[in-house]
Amino acid sequence: MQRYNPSEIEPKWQQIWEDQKANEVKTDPSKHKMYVSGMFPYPSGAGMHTGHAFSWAIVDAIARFHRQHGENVLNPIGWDTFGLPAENYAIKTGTSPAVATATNIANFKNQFKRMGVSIDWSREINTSDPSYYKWTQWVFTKLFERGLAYQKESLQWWCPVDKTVLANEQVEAGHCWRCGSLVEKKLLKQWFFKITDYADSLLDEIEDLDWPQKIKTAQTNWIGKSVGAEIEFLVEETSAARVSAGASSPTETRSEAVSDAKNSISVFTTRPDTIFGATFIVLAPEHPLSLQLGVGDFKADLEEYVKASVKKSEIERTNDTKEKTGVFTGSYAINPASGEKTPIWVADYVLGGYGTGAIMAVPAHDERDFAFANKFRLPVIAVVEPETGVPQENPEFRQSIVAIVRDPKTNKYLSINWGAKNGGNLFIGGGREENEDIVETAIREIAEETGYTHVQLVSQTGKMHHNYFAHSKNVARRIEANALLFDLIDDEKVETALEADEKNKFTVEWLNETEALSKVSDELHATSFELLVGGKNYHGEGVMVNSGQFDGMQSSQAREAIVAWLEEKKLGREKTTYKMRDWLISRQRYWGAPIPIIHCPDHGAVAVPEDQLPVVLPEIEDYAPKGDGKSALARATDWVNTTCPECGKPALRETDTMDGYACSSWYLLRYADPQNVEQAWDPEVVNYWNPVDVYVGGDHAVAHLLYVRFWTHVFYDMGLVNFKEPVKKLIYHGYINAEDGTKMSKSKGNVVDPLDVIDSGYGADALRTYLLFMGPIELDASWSTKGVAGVYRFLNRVWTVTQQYLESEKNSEINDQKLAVALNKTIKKVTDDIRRQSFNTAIAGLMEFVNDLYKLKLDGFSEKGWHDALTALAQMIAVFAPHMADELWTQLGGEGLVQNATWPSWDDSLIVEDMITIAIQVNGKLRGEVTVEKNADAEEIKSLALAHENVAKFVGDQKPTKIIYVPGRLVSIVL
RNA sequence: GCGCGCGUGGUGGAAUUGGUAGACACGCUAGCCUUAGGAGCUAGUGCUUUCGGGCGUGAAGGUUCAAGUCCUUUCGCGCGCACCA
Repeated sequence: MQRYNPSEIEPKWQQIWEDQKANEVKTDPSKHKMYVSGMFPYPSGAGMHTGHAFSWAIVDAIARFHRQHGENVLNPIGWDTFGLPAENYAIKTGTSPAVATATNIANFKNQFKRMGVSIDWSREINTSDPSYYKWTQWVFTKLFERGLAYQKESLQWWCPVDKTVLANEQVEAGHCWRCGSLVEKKLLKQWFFKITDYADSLLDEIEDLDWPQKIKTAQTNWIGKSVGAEIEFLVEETSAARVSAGASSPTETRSEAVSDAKNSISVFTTRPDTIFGATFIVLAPEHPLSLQLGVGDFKADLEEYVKASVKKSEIERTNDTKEKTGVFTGSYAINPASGEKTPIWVADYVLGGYGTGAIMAVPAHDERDFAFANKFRLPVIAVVEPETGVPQENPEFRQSIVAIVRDPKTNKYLSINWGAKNGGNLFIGGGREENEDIVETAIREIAEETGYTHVQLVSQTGKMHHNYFAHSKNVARRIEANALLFDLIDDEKVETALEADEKNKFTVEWLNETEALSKVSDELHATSFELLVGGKNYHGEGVMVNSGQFDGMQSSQAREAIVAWLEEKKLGREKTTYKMRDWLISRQRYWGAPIPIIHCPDHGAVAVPEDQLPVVLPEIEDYAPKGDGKSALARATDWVNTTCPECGKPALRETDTMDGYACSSWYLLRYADPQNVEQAWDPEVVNYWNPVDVYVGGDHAVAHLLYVRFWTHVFYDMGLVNFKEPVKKLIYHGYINAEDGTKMSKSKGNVVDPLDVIDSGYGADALRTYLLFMGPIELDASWSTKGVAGVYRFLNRVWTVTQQYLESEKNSEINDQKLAVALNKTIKKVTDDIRRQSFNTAIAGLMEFVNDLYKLKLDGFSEKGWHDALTALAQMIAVFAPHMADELWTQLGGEGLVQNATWPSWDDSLIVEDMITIAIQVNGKLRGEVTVEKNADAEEIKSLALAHENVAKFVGDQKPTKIIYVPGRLVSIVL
C-alpha cells in the first residue's frame, strides 16, 4: 500500500496548479463572484510567520469552498513594500531598498506556494512598483483637487529614532509603533488628508458593517463624536488683559471659532444643561489667549506654567500623575447664564487639541473639575439633583462595600455605611432619625480630617434622611474614609453627640452587599434606608436646581432649552466635535511614494499633472535621514529641481514621501484591475469584483481599516466606485502564541516557522488543517506541536482508509444505510460549519466521519456506497488539505481538479436513521432512554417512556401532571 | 474611570433556536500488534459513590417541565480607549 507522503504529493500538485493556471479568474458578470483576501503582507527578511500562515489558511479555506460551489473566486495577493524596515536595512548595508524588497518578495512568494494557497498569481501587485504608486500619487492629486489633501504647520508627533513624524494612529501609549521609542512633539509643516470631513459618513456606516463588534467599537471610539454646545464666556473688561484680535487656535482649524471671539472665550461642553454650575473657566496651556489673560501678580506664575506645560509632551502630562495642576490668570469671565463672575484658570488637564481648548468647569457634575475645584478651593454649585430611590431599585446606585455600625448592648444598628461605586463617591448613608446627630457629626469630622471639603449633607423633604459623601476615586481611599468614620464615632470628638453610656460600645461589621441588604430588610425597616443618590459630583440626569427659569426641568430637556436660550442671546450654539484628527501623511523618509507636489514661488503647491506621473523615486547613495526634518530625497538635487507645471519657471519638488497606509488604502481595488495602465482601475471591473466579500486579518483595528474606508467613501463621492464600504465582512482572527502561551518572539527563541513544520514531514496540509482546528479563529491560541501530530494522524487515517478501499475486494451484499446516514449528516454539518466560519467544528465533523468509516469498514467495502463516501470526503477535505484532496480525488477516478467538481449535496431524509433514541426525563432528571421508529407518533412514544423500567421506578404510583414531548429529542415527565 | 468581550474536564475546545453538558482533539491508563515509528489498532478517561445514585459549565439568586444558554446581582480575567469636558 502506498503510504501518505506529503513531501511527495504536495510539490506535485503545486506544480500542476501552477501549470494549469488553476486559480486565475476573469471578470465575468454572468457568474456569481466571490472576492476573498487577507491583509497583504509586508515582506520582511524573516519570511512568513505563523500569523501569515493562519490568515491564509482561513482565506484559502473560504476561497476553495466557494470555488467548489461554482463561484468566480478572486483570491489575489500583493506586497506592502514601502516602509521603514527596508530603508533601515538599506542604511545599514547599502543595499537599495528596491533590491532587498525584490529578494524578500521572491522568498514570500515561494512560501505562499509551498502552503498551497490558491492564489491568482497573475494579479500580484507591489506598492513600491512605479506602475502601482503612479496611481497612489494620482489619488493624492485627486484628493488635493478636492481640498482633502492640505499642508499645515503644526505640532506633530515625532519619532527621534526613526526621524520622522507619525500619525496619531501610529503612536501607541506615547511610543512609536515601529521602534517603541518615546515620541516627541515638533513644529513642522506637514501634509494631511482631511479624514475629519468624513467623520460622520464613516460613523454612519459602522452599524451596518458585518464586522466584529470590537473593531466597530474601536472605530466608533476613535472617531469620538460628541454632541454638545459651544458657549461664549465674555471676558470681564475691567480685569481682563487686552485680548488681541488675531489670535488663532493652536492646532486644528476647527477650533478657529476662538479667533472670532475677540473678547470672549469659547468653550465646548456636552452638558450645556449644567451651565449655571459653571464656577470657573479653564484654558489649555496651548490656548492662544492663555498668556494674554495674565494679570498683575499672576502673570509671572502663569508664564512659567504655560512654558513648562507646552514643553512637556501630552503623554507625560497625562501619564505622570492624575494630580491636577494649574494657575489662576487673574482674569474673570462672565457666565452667560447666571451672570456670575467666573475666574479664568489655565491647567494642563484641558487638552489644546480637543474642542476649543477651553472648558467651563462644573465641579458639581464633572469629576475632573471637581478634583480641580477641590484642590484650589473653588466654589461648587450643584444644579442637577438626582431622582431619589431605594438603593436596590436604582441601577445607578450599586453598593460595593457596606459597613454597619451596631450597638452591641441593644444589638441595634445605628448606621449603615455605603461605599458606593457610583461616580467614584463614597456615600455614607445615615440610618435612623435618632442617629442623625451622631452620623452628621462624624461626617463633619471626616471632612476636616481628610480634607474632603465637599462632604455634603443632603436632605429629603419630609423624611429628613440624611446622606453624605466623601469624594474619592480610589476604593482604598473610600474604605479608609469609612474606617475613619468609625474611629470618629469611637472618638471623644463626637462625645458630645452621644449619650455618655453609649461611648465606646460600637462594633463594625464589614459585609458584602447581599448580606448587608438582607440585614437591612430583615432588621431595619427598608423605608428608612431610602437614599438620595448624589450630591456634588453627580454626572447622571436629574432635575434642574439653582438654574433660574430652568429649575424643575429634566436635565435632558434643559440641555436643548438652554442652548436655544443662549443661541437667542448669541452666546452659544449647538456643536459637534470629534476626537479624530486629520490624517498626517507626510514622512521624512526615502522609501515611500513621493508626494506628487511641486512648490512654485508664484503658484505655491501645485499637483503634478497626471501625464507626468509617476514621480519616480530617484536612485540615491545615502538613504539616511539627517534629522533636519527632511528626507534623504532633499539631497537628490537633480531630482528636486524641476519646473512649475503651471508657469514653467524653476520650482522644487516636495521631498516628503507618503505614509505607507496611503498605499494600502486602495490596493483592494487595484487587485480587480491590476494591469490597467490607462487608469487606477476601470470602475466597471471594480464594481463587479468589489467590495471585498471577506477580508481576513488580525491587525490594524483602527488605522488601516479606517483609512481604507475613508478612501473608498471619497471614491464613492467621486463616482469612481458604486459602493461606500470596501469590505463587507471582516474576519479578525486571533494571535497564535508560542507553546508556552507567551507571544512568539525571536529573542525568546520560541518562534514557530511554518516552513519548518512543512519540511519536518507534516506537510502543508497538516499545518493548514491544524491552524484551523486549534479553536475558533477569532480567539488567540497557543501553538502545540502535539496538536499538529494529531491532525497529521487524522489525515493519515483518511489516506489509509481510501487506500484500503481501492485495494479491497468489493462486496455487493453490504447494506450501506449506516454509511449513507453518516455521510449525509457529515456533508450537512461540514457545509453549515464552513458557511459560518466554524472551521474547527467542521474538521471535528470530518474526524467523526472518518472514525465512523473505520468502524464500518469492519463489515467490508461496497462498491457504490464507499465510492460516494470517499469522493465526498476528498471534496470536503479539499477546503483544508487541498493537496491530499486532489491526490485522493484522482486516485478515486475523479475528473480534473477537485475544486472544479460540484460540492457534495445531502439528502435530509437520509440524515435520520430509521430508529431514533429519545431521552426520558422525570422532573427534569435524565432517567432513561427509548429507541423508537423515526416516525412513531407522540402518544406512542409517551407511553413507551412511561413503560420504561427505570422511569417507572421513579414515577412510582404518582400520576404525571404533565408529559412534554420534544420531537426527536426527549420526553419530560412532570410529577 | 469608560467601552467591549470572556469564564465549561488535566489541556485546546463542542453544545447553531432553552431540550441527553463535555462532540472532536491533546494528554493519560490498559490491552493488542510489529515495518521499533513522530508508529498503528482496540477499549477506557468530568468529580464522587455504600454502585441505587448524588454532584457538576466562576459565585449567589430567579424564570421554566427543562438553563452553559434567558433575567438580576456579584467575583475574576482579557482587550480597546483613556483628564476628549
